[in-house]
Amino acid sequence: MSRYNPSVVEAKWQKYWETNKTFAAPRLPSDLPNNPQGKKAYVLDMFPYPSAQGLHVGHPEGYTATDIYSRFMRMNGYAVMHPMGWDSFGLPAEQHAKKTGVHPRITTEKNIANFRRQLKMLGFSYDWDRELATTDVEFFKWTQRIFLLLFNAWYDRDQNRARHIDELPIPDDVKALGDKAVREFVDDHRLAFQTEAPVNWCAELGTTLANEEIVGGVSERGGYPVVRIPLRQWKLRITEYAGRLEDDLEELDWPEGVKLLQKNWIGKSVGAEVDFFMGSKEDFEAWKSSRATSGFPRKPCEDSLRIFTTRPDTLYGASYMVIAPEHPAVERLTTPEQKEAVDAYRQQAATKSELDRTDLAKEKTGVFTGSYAINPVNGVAIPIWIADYVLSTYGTGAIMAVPAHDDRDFEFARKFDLPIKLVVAPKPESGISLEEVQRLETAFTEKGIAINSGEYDGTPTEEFKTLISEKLEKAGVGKKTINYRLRDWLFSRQHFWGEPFPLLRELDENGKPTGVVIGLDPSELPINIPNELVFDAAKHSPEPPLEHAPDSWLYVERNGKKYKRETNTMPQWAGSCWYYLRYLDPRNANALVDPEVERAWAPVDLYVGGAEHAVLHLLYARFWHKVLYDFGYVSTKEPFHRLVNQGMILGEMEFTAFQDESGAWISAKDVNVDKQGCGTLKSTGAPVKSVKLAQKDVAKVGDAYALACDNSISIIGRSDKMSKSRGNVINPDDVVSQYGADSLRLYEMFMGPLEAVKPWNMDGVNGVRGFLDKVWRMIVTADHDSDELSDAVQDVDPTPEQNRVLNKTIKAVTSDVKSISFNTAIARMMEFVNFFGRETTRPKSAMKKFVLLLSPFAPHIAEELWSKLGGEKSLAYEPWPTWDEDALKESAVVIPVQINGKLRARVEIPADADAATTEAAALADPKIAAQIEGKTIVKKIVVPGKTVNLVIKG
RNA sequence: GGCCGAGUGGCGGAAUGGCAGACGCCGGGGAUUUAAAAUCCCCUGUCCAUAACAGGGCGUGCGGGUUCGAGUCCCGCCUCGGCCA
Repeated sequence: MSRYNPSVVEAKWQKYWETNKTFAAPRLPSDLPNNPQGKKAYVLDMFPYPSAQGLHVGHPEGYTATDIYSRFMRMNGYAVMHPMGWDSFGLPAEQHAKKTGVHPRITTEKNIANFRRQLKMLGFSYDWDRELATTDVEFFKWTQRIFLLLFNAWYDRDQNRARHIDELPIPDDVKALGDKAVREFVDDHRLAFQTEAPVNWCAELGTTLANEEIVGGVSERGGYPVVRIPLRQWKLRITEYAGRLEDDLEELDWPEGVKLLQKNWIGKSVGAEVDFFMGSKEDFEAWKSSRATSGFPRKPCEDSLRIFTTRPDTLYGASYMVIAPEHPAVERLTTPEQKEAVDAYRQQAATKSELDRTDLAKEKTGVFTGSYAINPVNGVAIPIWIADYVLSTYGTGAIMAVPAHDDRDFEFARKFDLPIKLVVAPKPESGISLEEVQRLETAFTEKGIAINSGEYDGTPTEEFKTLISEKLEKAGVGKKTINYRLRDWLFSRQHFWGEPFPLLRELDENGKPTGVVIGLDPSELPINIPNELVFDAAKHSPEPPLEHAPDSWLYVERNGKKYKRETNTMPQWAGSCWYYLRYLDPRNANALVDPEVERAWAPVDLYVGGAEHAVLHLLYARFWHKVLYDFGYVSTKEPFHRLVNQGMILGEMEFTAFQDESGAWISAKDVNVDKQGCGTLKSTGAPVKSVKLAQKDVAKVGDAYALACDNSISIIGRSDKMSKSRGNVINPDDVVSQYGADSLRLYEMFMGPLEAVKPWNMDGVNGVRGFLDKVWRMIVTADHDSDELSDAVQDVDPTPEQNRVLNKTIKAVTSDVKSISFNTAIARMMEFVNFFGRETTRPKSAMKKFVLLLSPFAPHIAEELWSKLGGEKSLAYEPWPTWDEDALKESAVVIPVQINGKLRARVEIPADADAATTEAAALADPKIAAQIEGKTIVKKIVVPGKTVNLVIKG
């Protein structure tokens, strides 16, 4: 087999690695031979959801990148942790179960087997002994354990860390109210707590939906109606960690864009909570004086309405108030005359998604409650409205409306003809005149100077905010508050294919929940999903499917009391929040991870995955990590030190032209194309036929594409996301069988920068396969029947030029791999092969070093060539080649000579020439001499070894 | 609407403020071959110019600016993509 045959070579080395456990990571980094100081690299991929479709070409992109880095680090003497596993809870398996009755575990395991086969086929250097799946009972036993930790924790804001719930101080006034009050107080402080939260219930689909699964008020799938209904749910108090989650971003080596995204998501805003008294003017003074002595209550009282504002400086401009339709005070506030209108409005609001409600462009809606509240700063009573542009989940679910200085309030006030009072004037230096603002054509939302604000007139916005917050606090009617856009994390799902909560709900003698919830003892874990569940597609209520679990699972008796298990399950995020820790110690039965092991390997040094996880997964995992940190389970503040997002791989470039019914060509600019790729004529709306064109039938005219035969007909040329419906999906199995795994790996890395979005091009795969063929021929004889080294490969010293090329390549590839610039590293190796392929003698030592450089990228062919060059075992732990800086030096360099910044000549000078020599050489060049003839040289810029620029005049 | 990112040949892309287009694909020409595949060699931004050699102009989305010198830095704009609203 003289020709390079990937199917033979790749199978051979995959088997070798597996049998020899070549890539098994040691328990501790220092267990690796010759690594006493315990140098380590934890290189992690975001683990995949094992879908029924199998791997797509986007998966191996990130996986190849981490594999190259892992192999590189191993060769540099580092102990490398490079594991893989499965994020295997997920809705598709559950839906499949409903349709077919097959238990999701069976489907899931089948899918995992297929993913594993595909990944092994690509030759990644994972330590497969550490493989795990979030659906493994032994894994989610620890997920449940971490939930218990959250359940049994509260956040101490003074110490700024989570503590055990037993250490929660109970205020005397709570104690005085008895056991039930104490219990409620405690439950109210747990990091995992129960609440009524709205879910998006779709009766037709028999399931609750995530916000992004709803488009325009109906389900994305099927277009069925969706209503928001309140349901008892579990939430995690991630908001307590908002400050730390924001602050600790600073120390991370993450793309700035991702950090910013997280920051915006956390959305810190500083403002104030203010109570507006809801009662008669006569009682207002009494209320005020009682507040002045009692202070600002921890929880809002019934006699007042608590709002949050980021602009307490505009309090004097509040002309009405708005509460969210779901606000608990709605019933209380609505007067009998308004009840009908309010009820109708609330019902209507329930069908709208948050997106529809908060969109600025949407027409504002609302209804008056009939009640008034009194502004604490000036005693003015203002009407309370209900409107869906206020969300119950942000702030206190109620606002004071200052239409003069807020866009949404302004629109609302205009629509319902509510007063607009100006209380901020633009600063003189802003360039905006007061008159302009007074015209009240739009809201003035910038900072400025207070007007119409009593004693505060003339105070700048920032100063005013501080002053008024302090004053409100002193008066017991308000408080400076930091609010976050981030909300507490809705942590329960109404699915059966998820981790059951390790909780029991106490029942009374009638079998009704008493409200008492207790956590299981860790020794009782894991709580498995019942095997004998009936999967029923028809579901008529949003209740969790586990409600229909067998009684033997559902009911528990303990100390003579009856309990029912919690039937919600955890979301898919749960397992991915901590899986990176379990890889370090995957079979530990006594701890989620051995502390010694954790200290030695943590944190993850390089984490690679899709940008779609830039916010949620990474934020949730950081949150759990910080909880674990507070309780001493992990030693680092942050889980993932360096993060890289790989860009999406799009389908092949496609050219689409359009024809009408008669077959006449229509310009693409006259056609509207919808998401599915169907076109209609812009003028008449008549459907048009789209035709795929070959590249040779296309011409580029200016920036656009057109028919080659008629340039006046524009066409569309673009790459789209790969999708089944477009039929442009590339299957890695096909690529591997046609070109080999090394070619697939190499191509995906050669396409462009890892982070970039790039279109697939099968010709490109063929191109890198050509490179590997060339590599093979550079080392192995071209003789068809022989398996020997090429005659050109000899045990000789390299010539100075060969040595220079070799060292240059080593240097470039090394620095490119470190900076994850794999595309240019491959280009440098191609140059090496182009050069050495032409050499009639190719020193064996140079060939060996080259094979080592290639090995992280194309490990199978590299191993094979290594053994042909005399290697006796895998090259995986061979030392990475080093370069000799002296060998890189060239005796002469060619530098450009410019006149007035334009390139006019090139001159050859000694590499170490000084400025004077360089200048002399430039001036001596005949072309330069001719150009400066009779002119004055005004200025000479000489950069030795780089360039000469002569500025001339006349 | 806000924020982030990106615009460089026919295509993917390369370029610490110093020779724009490395490397690869596509395309063209040649060698080899009975022929083809494979392989090897050469050309390949664009316009002007030339019998040819040589030569010259223009050129990194658009308009300005900084600089001896800008794809790269600054200001304004356009288009595309992503995220959020």
